[in-house]
Amino acid sequence: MAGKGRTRTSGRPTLEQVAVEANVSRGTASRVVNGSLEVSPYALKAVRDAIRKLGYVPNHAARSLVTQRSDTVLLVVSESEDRVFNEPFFASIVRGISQELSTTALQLNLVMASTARQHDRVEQLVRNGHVDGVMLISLHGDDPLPQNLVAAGAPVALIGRPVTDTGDIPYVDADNEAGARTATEYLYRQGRRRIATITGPRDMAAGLDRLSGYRAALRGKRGVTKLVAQGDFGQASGEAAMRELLARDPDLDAVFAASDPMAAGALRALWTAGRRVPEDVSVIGFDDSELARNTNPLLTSVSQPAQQMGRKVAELLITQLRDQDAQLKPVILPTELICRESA
Amino acid sequence: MAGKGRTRTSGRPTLEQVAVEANVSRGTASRVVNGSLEVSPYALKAVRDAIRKLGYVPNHAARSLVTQRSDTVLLVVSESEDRVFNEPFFASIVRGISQELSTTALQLNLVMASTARQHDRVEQLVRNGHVDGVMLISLHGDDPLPQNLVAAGAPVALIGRPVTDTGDIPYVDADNEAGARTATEYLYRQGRRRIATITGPRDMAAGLDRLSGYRAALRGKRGVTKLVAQGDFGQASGEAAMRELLARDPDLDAVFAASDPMAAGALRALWTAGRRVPEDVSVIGFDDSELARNTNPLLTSVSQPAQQMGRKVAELLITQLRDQDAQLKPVILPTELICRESA
DNA sequence: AAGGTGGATGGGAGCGTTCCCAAATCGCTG
DNA sequence: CAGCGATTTGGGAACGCTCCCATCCACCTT
Repeated sequence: MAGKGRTRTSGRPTLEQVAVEANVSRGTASRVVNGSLEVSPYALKAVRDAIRKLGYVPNHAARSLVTQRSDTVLLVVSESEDRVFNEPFFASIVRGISQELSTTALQLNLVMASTARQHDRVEQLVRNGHVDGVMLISLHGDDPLPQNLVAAGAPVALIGRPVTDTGDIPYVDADNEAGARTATEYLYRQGRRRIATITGPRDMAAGLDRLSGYRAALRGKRGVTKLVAQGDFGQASGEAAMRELLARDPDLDAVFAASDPMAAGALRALWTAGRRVPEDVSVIGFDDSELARNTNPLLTSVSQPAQQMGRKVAELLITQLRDQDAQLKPVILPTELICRESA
Repeated sequence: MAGKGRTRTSGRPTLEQVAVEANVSRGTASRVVNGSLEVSPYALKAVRDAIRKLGYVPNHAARSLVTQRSDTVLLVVSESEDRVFNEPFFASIVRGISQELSTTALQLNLVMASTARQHDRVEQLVRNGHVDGVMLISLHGDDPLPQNLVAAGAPVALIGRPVTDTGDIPYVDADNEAGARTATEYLYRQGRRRIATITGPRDMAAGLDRLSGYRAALRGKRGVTKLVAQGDFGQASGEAAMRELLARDPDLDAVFAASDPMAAGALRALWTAGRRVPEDVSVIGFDDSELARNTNPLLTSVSQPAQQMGRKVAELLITQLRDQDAQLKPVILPTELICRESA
């Protein structure tokens, strides 16, 4: 475990050296570094010059030892459900978080945690003060982790509305319901009257919300045939669901799929069944993923503002970090229907 | 910046308390924690019991203050080129890294760094000892960052062969050349004789290597018509390139595209031009991305072992961390041709 | 029985900060 | 010109750990 060549005197300048250079005391130098106001303009300048000259940067470990803060936040990815969080989504979320964090001195730590053992590790990280706050993405159903973390005293922010009630834990999510409603209404306004939907898993908020958006859009509309088939967000399930729908109603003329992969699967099943898209059947997906830009025909899809979601979740966390008992409300971001060729 | 309720006496047990509980000295307790052998079995047990009883966990900050190590490694994503690193790829890399890291006490820090300013920040992170080593993914052409980091004294490992020579910096990459060769040979063995390729950007190793793999496969083969069109890994460029190829040789019967999005673009252009895939024209992509599983027809593609690449790059870094001047060679991992419907 | 040997142990020093209290300095006011 | 409050400063203490050296003790050798 021990490195061999241990250098006690690392080349890095210390606050003490800055103080000497600036002809002030360590205390004053510290005050300048931390932006305290009670420093004379003269000392302020002297210290600043010394810092620049020496290239001083605070030692994180030393600071954290005394402040009991780590200035690090954690992003936990429960990978068990990563199939939901496709491609650009994950990367964009991370990008958004990074962006927001770069306005602060906070560092971003990343862990993948699917197993219970890994969840314990996360809890330890928090209890041991290795991280000041936690963001969680792609939570599994009724995962107790967020609650536990809160109990351990850490600020927590979620990406994606949790299915079970988590009390006061703030989260950000796209407006799944409105997105689904808009998509479905779009189909209706195109004159489609036999509109089916392929849903996501029943134990995920995104799946449920998109289904209720579909229902809301068609509620009270006369002369509309509704059809619901169950999927799991994956392409295979979309293809199967589409076949089933076609069997149940050969004349259906539109499908709203709760995910792009399922929409791609549906596209495939429709093609196999000899249906033309969008002439015979309109198809709309959800996520506006890379996939949507590569199907044939190109997929019309509901876009989620992933990067902004990343920024917001970081913001939620930072706010809590600054004010322990800030009361935060969930942030729901608007979606947008991106019209391409399939509807 | 200051938190309000500063608790000097955090509830967390210290090594001192463990020592008291175990009736030994702080030194002995430390030896046990760090796995030193010079501890009597009796003391060993006592300390271990005390640790368990108190739930002791070493304070990272304190340790790193004295050891001058941070026990943290950094993953830098130069997002400027993230279009190359699609979806499952990035996530799988991270997963692989996490996996490998979980066998050690190392933490994973993540930063997105595209701008020069962000690159400077990364350098600072290293110089200030915030991180012990760095992994870089999706490097831009002749980015000097890796060299600078090495100069700053940090172990570095790369994902993806850098275009310009970086001296002794180890990297992991998929065997792009062999993958392209295999794909092209597969087309040849199917009886195709007018085989085109759509290349990636000329300033990226992956693009160049895949092109030379294509060339190698066809070298010396009689009666084969070769056609090369330039792309940039993106779907639009693939579609355009395919149209161009079709114009240059209406009779071509196979295409190897250096990326899946370009293959998807090609598929689209072929469909528009009334060609059937794979009957008239065979198409093979590269990456075996999510996309390949969702096109119509399903895309035959060369798969990269992304997760294993993640593990390997972490391993390269860890080895260097343990032995400052370990001489490491690049790790080239095999690719695999995944046959689906398009060829 | 004295001396030697080596493994196990105790505890001081120091890592680079922040925090806090006491001291110094300054400028007014009466 | 003494006195006083406000502002600024200095430096000790502490954060929790690892490293290292001195000490101790048990056991062996001659």
